Amino acid sequence: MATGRTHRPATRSRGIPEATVARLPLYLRALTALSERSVPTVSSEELAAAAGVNSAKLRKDFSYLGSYGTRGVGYDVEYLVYQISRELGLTQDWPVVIVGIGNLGAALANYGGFASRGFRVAALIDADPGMAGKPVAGIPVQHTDDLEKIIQDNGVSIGVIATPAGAAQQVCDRLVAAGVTSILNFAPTVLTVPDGVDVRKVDLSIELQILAFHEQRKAGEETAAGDGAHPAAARDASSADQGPDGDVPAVMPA
Amino acid sequence: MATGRTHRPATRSRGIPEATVARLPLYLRALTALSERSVPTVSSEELAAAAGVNSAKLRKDFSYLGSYGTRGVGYDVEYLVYQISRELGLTQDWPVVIVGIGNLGAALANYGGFASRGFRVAALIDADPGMAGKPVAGIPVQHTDDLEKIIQDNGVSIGVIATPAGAAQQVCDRLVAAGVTSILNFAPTVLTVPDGVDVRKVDLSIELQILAFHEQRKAGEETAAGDGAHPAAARDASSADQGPDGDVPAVMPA
DNA sequence: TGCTGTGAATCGCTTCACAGCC
DNA sequence: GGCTGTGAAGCGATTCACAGCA
Repeated sequence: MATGRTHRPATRSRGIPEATVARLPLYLRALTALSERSVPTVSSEELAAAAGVNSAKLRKDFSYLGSYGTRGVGYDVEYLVYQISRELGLTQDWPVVIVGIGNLGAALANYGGFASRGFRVAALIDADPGMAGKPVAGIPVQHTDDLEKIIQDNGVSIGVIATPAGAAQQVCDRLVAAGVTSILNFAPTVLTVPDGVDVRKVDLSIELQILAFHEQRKAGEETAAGDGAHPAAARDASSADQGPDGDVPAVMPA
Repeated sequence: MATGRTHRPATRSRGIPEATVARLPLYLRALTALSERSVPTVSSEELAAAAGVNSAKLRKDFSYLGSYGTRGVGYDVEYLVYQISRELGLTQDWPVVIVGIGNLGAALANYGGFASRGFRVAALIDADPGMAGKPVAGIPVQHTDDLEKIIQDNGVSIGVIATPAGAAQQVCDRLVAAGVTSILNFAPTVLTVPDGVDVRKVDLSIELQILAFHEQRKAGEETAAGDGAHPAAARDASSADQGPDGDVPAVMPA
């Protein structure tokens, strides 16, 4: 795509596999829950179940971080929480701006999962002058005109785009020009960014379409393989692959 | 996890690779945009750029669907839109329920990307009696008590969970018992479901944590490799791999 | 004995490179 | 000549299976 560049010659050195990085937040979440229940240690088997992956994968993942477990015993919960947090860079404070305060932007502003992980919503930005000053989640919305100043004054390096698709690229360009180097994009568009800027996207309609694909297939097999209609029974409780895990995540370091 | 089951022996037969399925919605989006601009044909190179992938991957993906292109020319836009829609099961109507009408649930209810792709929000469900009857996105919210009846009356097979983490598993169990076989989970929990039920998850805070990981690494390299601070320049416009394609996640503008 | 840590085998996806067709 | 379709090579991630240590 775009430039010919050998594509990712760097980022590989001395590194944790991208697939592993994508799972660390999952482990962290499970560990945090155990920590709150004051569980002191956990085995790879138990933790894997809580995180929804298999234990071999979990052990391999942890092996990239170092040897934090004790053979015959398991992992110390608190210690692991700390190590993973550090590895993910969550021991520091990350000021974040959210651009586009519609329904979704407001939902994100109100989302509790940020603060608890070191992310701080430094500002909310919207293009509608009518929104300016209105508080959302206790934070007054500011106008797009001040975007650059806001980014710089707050030392923001992570931006969240929750604007309509049409405005996304322009907002993205301004964020990047102002110094943002990581973008979480909720707008259904492919963003073009310079080297060195990471973009991750979240697109709900894509997830639904993937579900529809499998759903359709199920319906087909049902008629073909003559199986009863509604399951309802079959409590085999196999916590199936949860979403995009296996799916290679894909960020890109740039 | 859970049962030992050989883990997904099925789902594999006669199939399009999962990674390909996850990209089809991306191609569809790009093709729809071209269609709206009345572009009649497109080359793999052009379409790949619009979708944010490389052309070899795109051609390989399409090869799993069949041979829909013309050598020396490219792909017929309208025809491809149809073929991909059919493959994804979007030529039929998918009634969907959203459970948990907080900020996020409301944002999802208002999301326009559903209707345009064959998804129809059949009902909004919330546990708060105070919400009952209140219209959100023009649809009156119904109480959780009626969940089973709503699912059955509307023939719903896809459910979206946007409740707090604590309520998610219970809601999931009820959805599944009522006949739902595909679940899109926004709650930060691992859901356990019987065989035959698909779960995909979207967790915003996970995406942010992955960005933080790379952001932290950049900061480290900066000091180490003595590179200037803010980029701002370097317009190398390499539309890097956009997020969880192979992987995963998801959503919407608002 | 029990559970971690990890080489080796395997699997699936991506990329290459070019034959085949318009 | 140009662009698709695809075998084959390459590569990263997953899984296996067991050695190593508490």
